[in-house]
Amino acid sequence: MSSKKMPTLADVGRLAGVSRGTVSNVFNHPHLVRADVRERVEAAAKELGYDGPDPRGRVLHGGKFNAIGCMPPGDYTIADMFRSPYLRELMLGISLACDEAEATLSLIKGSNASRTSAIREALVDGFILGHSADIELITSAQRRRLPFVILESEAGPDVNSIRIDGRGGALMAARHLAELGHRRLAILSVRRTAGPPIVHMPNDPTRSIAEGSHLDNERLEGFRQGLAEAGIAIADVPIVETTPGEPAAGAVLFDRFPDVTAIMTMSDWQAITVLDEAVRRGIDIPGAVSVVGFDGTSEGSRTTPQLTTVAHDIVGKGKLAAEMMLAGGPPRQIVMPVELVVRASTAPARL
Amino acid sequence: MSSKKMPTLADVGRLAGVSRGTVSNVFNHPHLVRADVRERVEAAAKELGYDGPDPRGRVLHGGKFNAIGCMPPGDYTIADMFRSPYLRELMLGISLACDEAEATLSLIKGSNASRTSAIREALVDGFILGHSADIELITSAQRRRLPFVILESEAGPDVNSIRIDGRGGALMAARHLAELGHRRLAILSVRRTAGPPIVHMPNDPTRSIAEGSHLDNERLEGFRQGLAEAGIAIADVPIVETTPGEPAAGAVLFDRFPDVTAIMTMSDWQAITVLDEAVRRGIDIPGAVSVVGFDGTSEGSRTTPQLTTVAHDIVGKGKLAAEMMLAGGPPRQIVMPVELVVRASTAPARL
DNA sequence: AGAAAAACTTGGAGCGCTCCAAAGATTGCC
DNA sequence: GGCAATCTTTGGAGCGCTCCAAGTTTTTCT
Repeated sequence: MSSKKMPTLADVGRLAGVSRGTVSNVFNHPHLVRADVRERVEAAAKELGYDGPDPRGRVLHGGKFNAIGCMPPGDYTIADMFRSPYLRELMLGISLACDEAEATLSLIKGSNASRTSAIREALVDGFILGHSADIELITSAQRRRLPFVILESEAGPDVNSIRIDGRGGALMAARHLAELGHRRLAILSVRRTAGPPIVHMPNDPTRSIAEGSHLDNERLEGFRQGLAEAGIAIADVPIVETTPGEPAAGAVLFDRFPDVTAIMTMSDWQAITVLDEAVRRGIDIPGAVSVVGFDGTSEGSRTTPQLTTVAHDIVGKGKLAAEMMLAGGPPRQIVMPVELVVRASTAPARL
Repeated sequence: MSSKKMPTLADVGRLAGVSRGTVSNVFNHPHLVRADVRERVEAAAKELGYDGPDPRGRVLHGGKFNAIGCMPPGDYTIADMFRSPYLRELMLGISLACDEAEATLSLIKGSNASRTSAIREALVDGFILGHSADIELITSAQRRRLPFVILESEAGPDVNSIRIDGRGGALMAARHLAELGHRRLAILSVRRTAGPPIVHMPNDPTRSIAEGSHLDNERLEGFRQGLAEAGIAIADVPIVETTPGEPAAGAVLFDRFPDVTAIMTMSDWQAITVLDEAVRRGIDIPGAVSVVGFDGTSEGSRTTPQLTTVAHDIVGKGKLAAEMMLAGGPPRQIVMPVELVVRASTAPARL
């Protein structure tokens, strides 16, 4: 653990009596160095404890980083990438592509203030950006001229993007519940800023719920349409917004709206929270209340009861995103299909 | 998307009529540039589409990467870090520390051939290395003079390391089952190389099971001792080795050793696999067979039946590892306690 | 043996940036 | 107004490496 400076290519060259260039070749293109010279250089390197070219120099020269960067969306943290069922599966997909390409996966979260500067400074060859419609972020990524892919966000035709048909999915969920006879519903939406749950009472003329991200608005629109088909005005439906992992979501819903018979959510994570709270209170799901998730995470298939949800291939989406980014090529916009998976958390409405 | 070269500090300086140094200051130490000059420089930067210093140059100069590297152990992939219940919680702990320190988390997996060269080339300020006793890897990390922490591995006093008391945990598991009256047991161990399950028959004089990593051997030793206390020779106990996620583990056990009444495993992941197979076959757990996991992942508390397991604070371990790495300081070796959490997957032995 | 061909080495020219000592400009004060 | 003190700006010196054109040595062939 001496704090002596690390030896450099030049030091090794000096000891072995060859030039920097030759030492560099020994490590990077050994075939074009004569065997005896190569051995001499390797011996010198070993003697100095030189273990190969410093990556900083290599990278400065203009090389690739061989890494792809991932920034969690909105207020999510890096920890959430291992904690949120959705992000976890998404990351699994991305990492499958990384494993194949033998690329490093860098999880980056700038200081809240400046995600743009985090993008500017990241040592990666490209980005996958979560649902963060933030135009500034996109601009920043474009400035660096690095390839990137935007997930679940409005993005122009000059940008790679992948999203699911959120409106269609929400529509299916609402129709499903309407067909089961539910008339008193609640929506559990996502609060995109930190803070406690926000409750939007029905028939509150001042309520403004369209402040979420594109992602959320699109789903709300699907719910609205599905409800409208059944003759229900979304203005009559209570909407609660909670941050994604918020454990109190279920409590707020059951406390404030005890006569609701069905809850539509924006994510499986939220739906599972509701299920947990129902168990705690002895509320029968789906006997008393039906719950629909969103995303189709594998967690949702392991709950009791198993979750009815609007599913899509999250792993496949992540993998595709990483592959698109790694492949380069002209920008593409992809919309992935969703599917209503009816399992055991929904049932005909009680009276 | 023009392919024109990116502008540099010097280009901006030229346009603004100031030196490189001043432009650098505008971006890094704005307080020591006069306001009007700063504005001129910022205008020039905007005009050229210069978005701040290229990280490569910065880093070459000797700066930090502000990133910590994590390499999955053995044959695990980056994808496993999002897939294995154990690794996932470990990574969660590590990422909590990264979020706090606003550091990037780089998941690195060199080509199988050369994890050492991946270490050599990683753009990080330090490493957390999983249970990979690989002395070569440690040497390689030491060569780079970067701080690092080794998890679950034999490591000398000059290296940071954190491990759990695996022997003690295995001992508790074995005693627990012995107290429940189990006499016909099987061990589900970990195969550290790719490939199908390996079955070690009881009383096979040629069998050699001590080829695993230190981690595995230590646990086996605990099992051995616990069994010995109950008068059972480990040589009489079948041992099956499977790769961590191998779904066939349960099938092999139930097919080959139908009269076993208890199964001790090396991880919750494996134990859950066994539970799944039992459901598939209609085998009653714990009525017919008791199963003990290892690790104490949160998955284990959500299975049906809930898993009895040797638990430790995985998240805390990861967080501590990252903090140790980030803090620097003299090397420490930490052994974390384990605890037998008795839940519903173990019961008195049937006759 | 001698010339041409092949194999191998060399060292200069950056890559883009930060630091720093020193030069230059400005301000404050009597 | 003059001088010291303070504030700004400058440009050289690397950081460690890779590429490449040019030079040198070795091999091959007649």
